[in-house]
Amino acid sequence: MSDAYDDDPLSHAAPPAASSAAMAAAVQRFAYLDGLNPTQRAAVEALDGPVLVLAGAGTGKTRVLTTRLAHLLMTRRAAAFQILTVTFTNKAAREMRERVAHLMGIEPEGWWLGTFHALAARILRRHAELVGLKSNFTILDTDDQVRLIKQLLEAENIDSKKWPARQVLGAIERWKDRGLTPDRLADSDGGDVAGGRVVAIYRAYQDRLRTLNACDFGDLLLHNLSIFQGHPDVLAEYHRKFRYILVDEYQDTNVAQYLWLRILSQAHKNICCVGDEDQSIYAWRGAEIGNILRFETDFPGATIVKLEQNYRSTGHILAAASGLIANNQGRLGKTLWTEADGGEPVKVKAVWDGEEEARWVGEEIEALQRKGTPLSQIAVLVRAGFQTREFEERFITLGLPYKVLGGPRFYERQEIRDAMAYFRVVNSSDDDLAFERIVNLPKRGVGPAAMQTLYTAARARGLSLTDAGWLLTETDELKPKLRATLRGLLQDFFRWRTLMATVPHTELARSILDESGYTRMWQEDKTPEAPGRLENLKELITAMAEFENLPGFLEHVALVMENAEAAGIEQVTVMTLHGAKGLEFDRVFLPGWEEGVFPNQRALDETGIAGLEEERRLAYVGLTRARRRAYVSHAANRRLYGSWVSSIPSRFVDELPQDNVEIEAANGLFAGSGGRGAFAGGAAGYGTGGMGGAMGGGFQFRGSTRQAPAPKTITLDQGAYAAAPRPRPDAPFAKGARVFHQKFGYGTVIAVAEDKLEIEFDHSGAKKVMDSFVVPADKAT
DNA sequence: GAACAAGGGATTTTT
DNA sequence: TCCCTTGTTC
Repeated sequence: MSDAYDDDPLSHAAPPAASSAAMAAAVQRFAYLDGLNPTQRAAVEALDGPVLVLAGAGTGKTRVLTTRLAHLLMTRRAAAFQILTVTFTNKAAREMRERVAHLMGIEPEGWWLGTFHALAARILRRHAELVGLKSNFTILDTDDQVRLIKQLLEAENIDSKKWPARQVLGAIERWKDRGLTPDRLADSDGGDVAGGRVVAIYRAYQDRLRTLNACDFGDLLLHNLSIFQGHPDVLAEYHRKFRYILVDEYQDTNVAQYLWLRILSQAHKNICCVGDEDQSIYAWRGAEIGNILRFETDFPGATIVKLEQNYRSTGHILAAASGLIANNQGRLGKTLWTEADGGEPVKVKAVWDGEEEARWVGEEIEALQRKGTPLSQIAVLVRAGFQTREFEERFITLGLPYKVLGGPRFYERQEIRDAMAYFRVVNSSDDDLAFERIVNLPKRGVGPAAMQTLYTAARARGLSLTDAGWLLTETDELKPKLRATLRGLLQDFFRWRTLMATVPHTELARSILDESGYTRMWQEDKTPEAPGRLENLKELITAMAEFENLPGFLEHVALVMENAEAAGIEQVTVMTLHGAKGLEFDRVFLPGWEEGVFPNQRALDETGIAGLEEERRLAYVGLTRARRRAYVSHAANRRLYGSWVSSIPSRFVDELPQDNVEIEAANGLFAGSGGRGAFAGGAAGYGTGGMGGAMGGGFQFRGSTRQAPAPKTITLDQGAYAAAPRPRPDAPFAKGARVFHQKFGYGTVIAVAEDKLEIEFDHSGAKKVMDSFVVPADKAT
């Protein structure tokens, strides 16, 4: 075969279609097509030209993708190495690999299946010199990026308080997402970020990356683009090679990724993108929902297939989710339907505060558990990470097994990054960022002053820190003792580097960590975390064994960075809505549906309508995770950043069609649907200015302009109110004191029993109330 | 260079 | 409220 990549080490395998008898049989019958519904089948069989598969939640998207891949191979339209298959996550790539292998009975070898970044890295390694890099370039992690930006900000004398490195980096990354390299920007495009000098910082950042022989994630794509654009011969090779392109989660692509796909698909135009505009939830990370909305314009003559039959959820769940998402404008529009029963309506629960919410969720889960629902089929999906805490606390109290997904990942841990930095310096002596991370770790006496000397020497001569270090061991710029330390360290690195060729990499890694004193540093550390860190280091070495060599491992870590999943354990899953995309559970709890929390106030402030629509899509994603029932809850009061805030139910609660919800309000509380507001009228009780919050140690509500329905009498033993907010007035109320209650207004204390008061309210008579629910009358607003 | 105080900020995070 | 970064002091 005269394929451009016959030399591709991964392409040597004979085209798989020739090699298996099982497959030959499958080709004859195309048995794998049998179980598809007509639209799925259409999506699979539309092999030529641009195709957009709009795959609603739970409509068998992955099945279509994998079957389509198998079909391409089985019909011999293309060999595995002629198909480019792009996913966003490594997990998705792995799943697809496994499922196709399963369908076909063998693992197709040599195919290009992976994440955008992994594939782009693979291409870039081959042509690195075309963009001024060496093929062993380093891929920076976020830590490195931030440190680098920080240095540049300091060099430019930009106040890092006013312009945090993270924010500056964010601006640069958004540009990269949009394919904007510094030469395409005017200085004024940066607005006032970093004192109006972001573009200069961006330019300096790119320069630094090149001298460091490094690139960040965005660069992987951008360098690909500039190679394709600047070297038609190279592009032509890939055009010849990739006859078919498949893309998963197309709604999440950014502009750079779109350009990359467009340029690669130019020749054959056989590009099939699968996605769902209603599940686009990463605009804040540069995803461009416009890519999917504009597909027909971008790829003229495109076939559009809509997958609308849902195999996951009940009718009520689908109707609720559909009703909600119908409020969005920016849609292509799909109507999900199901053959399944209506099932149970979405339960909407109004509670007093966050604590009660957690308690309620706990009770519901225990009830489900008693009825035989496995805990692994239950999830609590929150908008933001901090919301997991109250559930954790509650579940611990109940002894309910749970796991919080999405914490810090293995490869993001400090000790792992340190160890990786050692390996990186060994792998590439140009890697200054890694070098500076560990040069003084463990403490070697190479402090800021010594580093300054090193930087100066390096910059003056255009050398890496390693080379500059060697130079300084020859001069007397450093004190003799330091000079010896530095020489020793550099010699170690040199030695390790030499050993790379001969010693197995796991063994080498162990020696590096031991001989550098890094292991000892943690052994001598007395903090409680130290043993765990040592464990992690061991695990790191174990993980390395699966790779051929050190560079291979480094690449994996840079691109994959993922946690192994603890599978099959009977526990409730607690995670963010973002983390839940692509997953499904029988029962899904969606707490915190309050204005300000969800939709998140900041999203609204920063991106207005677009932000609101993305929040709504997030709600849609949440609901459609549920197979059998979804449970939405909102609290009237929530403790946010230490102060109490009263809030009104999320507009999303109101947007759920009444026919598909079942409202359950705690006594005296007002549930969202069918009317607005629990306590506060009008003003959203969160975020932007003007918040009352806690006052005088008591519990402060905002005045309400609209009355909630007539409250039922509240008695002390009523469950709904046992969730009394914690902060208590400093001094107990005395008999005769004038007080104000959020709902009952002004009144006079007529009896006191510890924290329980009996109050004669001016307008609503005598009631028993917890003292934390009232404030002194003169403190009321 | 370590230990501590003070201040500011606090969504979401596939790679 | 709480955590992380920064600055101060010995």
